Amino acid sequence: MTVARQVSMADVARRAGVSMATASRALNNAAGVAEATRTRVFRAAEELSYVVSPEASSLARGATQRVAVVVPHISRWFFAGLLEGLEAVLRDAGLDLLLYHVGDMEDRREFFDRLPARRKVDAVVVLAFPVDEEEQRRFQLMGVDIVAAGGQHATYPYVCIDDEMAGRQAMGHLVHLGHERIAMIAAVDPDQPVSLQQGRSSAYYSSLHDAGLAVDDDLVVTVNWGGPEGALAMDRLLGLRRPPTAVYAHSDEVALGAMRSLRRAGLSVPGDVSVVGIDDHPVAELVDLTTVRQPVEQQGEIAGEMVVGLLRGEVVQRSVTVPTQLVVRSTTAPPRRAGPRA
Amino acid sequence: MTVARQVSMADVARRAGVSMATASRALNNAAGVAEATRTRVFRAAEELSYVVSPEASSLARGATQRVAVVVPHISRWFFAGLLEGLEAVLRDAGLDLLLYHVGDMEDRREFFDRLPARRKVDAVVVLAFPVDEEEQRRFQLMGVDIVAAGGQHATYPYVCIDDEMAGRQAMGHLVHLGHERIAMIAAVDPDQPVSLQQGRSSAYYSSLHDAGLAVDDDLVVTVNWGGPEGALAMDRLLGLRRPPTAVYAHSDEVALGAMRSLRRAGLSVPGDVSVVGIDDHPVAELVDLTTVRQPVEQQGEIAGEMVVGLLRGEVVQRSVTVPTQLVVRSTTAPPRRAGPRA
DNA sequence: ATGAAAGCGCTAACAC
DNA sequence: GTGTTAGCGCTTTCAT
Repeated sequence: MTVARQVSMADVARRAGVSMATASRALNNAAGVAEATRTRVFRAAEELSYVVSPEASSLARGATQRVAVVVPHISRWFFAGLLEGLEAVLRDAGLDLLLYHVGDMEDRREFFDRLPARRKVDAVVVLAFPVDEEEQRRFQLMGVDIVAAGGQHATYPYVCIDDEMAGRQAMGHLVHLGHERIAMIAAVDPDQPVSLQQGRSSAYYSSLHDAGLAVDDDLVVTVNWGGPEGALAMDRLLGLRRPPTAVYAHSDEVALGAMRSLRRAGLSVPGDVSVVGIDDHPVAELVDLTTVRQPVEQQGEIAGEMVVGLLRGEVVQRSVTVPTQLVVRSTTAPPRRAGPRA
Repeated sequence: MTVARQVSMADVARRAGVSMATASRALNNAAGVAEATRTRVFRAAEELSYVVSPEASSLARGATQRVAVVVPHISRWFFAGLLEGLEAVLRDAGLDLLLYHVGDMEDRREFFDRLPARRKVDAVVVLAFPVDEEEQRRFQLMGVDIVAAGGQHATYPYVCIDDEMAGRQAMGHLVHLGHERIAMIAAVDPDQPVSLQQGRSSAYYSSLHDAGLAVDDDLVVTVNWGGPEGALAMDRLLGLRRPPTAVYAHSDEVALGAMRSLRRAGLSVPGDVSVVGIDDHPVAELVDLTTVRQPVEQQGEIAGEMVVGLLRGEVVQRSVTVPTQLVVRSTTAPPRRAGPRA
């Protein structure tokens, strides 16, 4: 077995008996090539298993046909889902996807400092993290299109859900069941600005307000994102003199952690306390968790379409918000002592 | 705000008062440049915020500094974890990562058909899927280095766990607890060849054999990979005249599904039946699932190191197997009617 | 130690 | 419809 020699377009042109220019035009399906010629060129290319050199092509053309994707977490379900949707549409559009993981603040500083994607891509999509002003200035240096997914953005086109709405769907469900002592476990990502969970938080307060329920500060605990952290938060809530009858968690992972604490404390869900999350993580279905579903892959796809549109020079929507939906399963029920309100 | 003009090496050379050749040598830290000159060039580059054009550089040099990663699933925890580990070491080595999702067989055919990575990368790493002979031939054509992660491979260097060993750790635990009617829920990935779960399956039979336990074909059910499928399998097992007292699931996700069926059937875990999985998926910790841990990110990292080594022309290990470890939590206990053996 | 010049493989004017 | 000819921005002999 031996490695095939790199076949160049010159070889193809020669074999097809045309000039390189014609070969190039034919291969690129450009106008102005006789059908017969085109066929001949394609056959020649086929026979030689010719593949363009993307480097040479990019160099000559000035576009890379690549897009960078910047993510704060790769293996967290939400981000992986966005990535999956994004990859699919980029691939269909013939664009390659360069992955950059920017985990903690240091990674992040370095990324914007060195701008490793510079000159390597035609566009970049940032997944679910806010880009501050200074960082925007750096991006500017790259001179490429930018789109954001999984969160709102003031400067770039973006796709996201309405977090406040999602939160209200979750809270509304709890309120509707008759709960009056509802706790919130708010989750923040230690390496990202706080803004992310703002919508989900304010939904708590506005829902309570709308229902005429008082806010009890003891009932809201803020932790870092993650299941184990959710468990810790629940432990704290369980230590209260008057524990909640329901808890609204900012995410399913957090909710799952809370459920573990409940289970370990010998409490039943939803008998003793109801739990609702947000996301509809695949696991939610397996633990029968009531939650609010957000379409994750779809958000990735839409972001992908935005990128593709931008690169084609089209005008794209400045933002699209995809709908969320309450999914009632078995972790929520009316509180013990009070029936559902009238 | 305006986009910076693309600065070329010619600009740098001019500003430093040297020829392009020297500028190139200096910037690449090549030998044969006076220290003073080098400094001058670097400063010029700095002042102009010069960044090489990777296209031009690759074209001239013949290497892309990019590696392709081919994955069958992006958002499944295992793959995302591998990806995360891989990305980290590639990034440290200054290599860019091109992501290709090859989901079903059709994607796959198309991938190998079009060989999108051809001429675009210096190496490719295939995550957890077997590459058949024809596909190997195509890879060969690309003339790039290849490494596999998350599964054994006959042809390429690879990193993986010992699936049989992992299975035996799980089964051994059940046997040790005194279980005699142990079921297995085997999971296959519909779009991947069967080989993947062979180790985990044969562990079942060999463990049973070693323990002097008889095989009851009714106790093994094979389903597609996934939580809901695991639930279905459990339903079937529950319908048996003599249901199992323990179940060994090929993965945590499947185990989780099984637990749902158990819960819905009003059975308690581990009171009525014990459940053990494999993987130590992050969720396992949250549901207190007993399982066998495999280091996922680490496998990705090792694969990354293999790639880097290969590209440096070093000789790399043909394979590395990372250890797995039983993690006992709360879904396993001795069977009801029999105490732990002697 | 440095410079001149020839490519790397392709695309895009511009002629014909 | 097809061919000629410049580059695209860099690396690398080969001279000097």
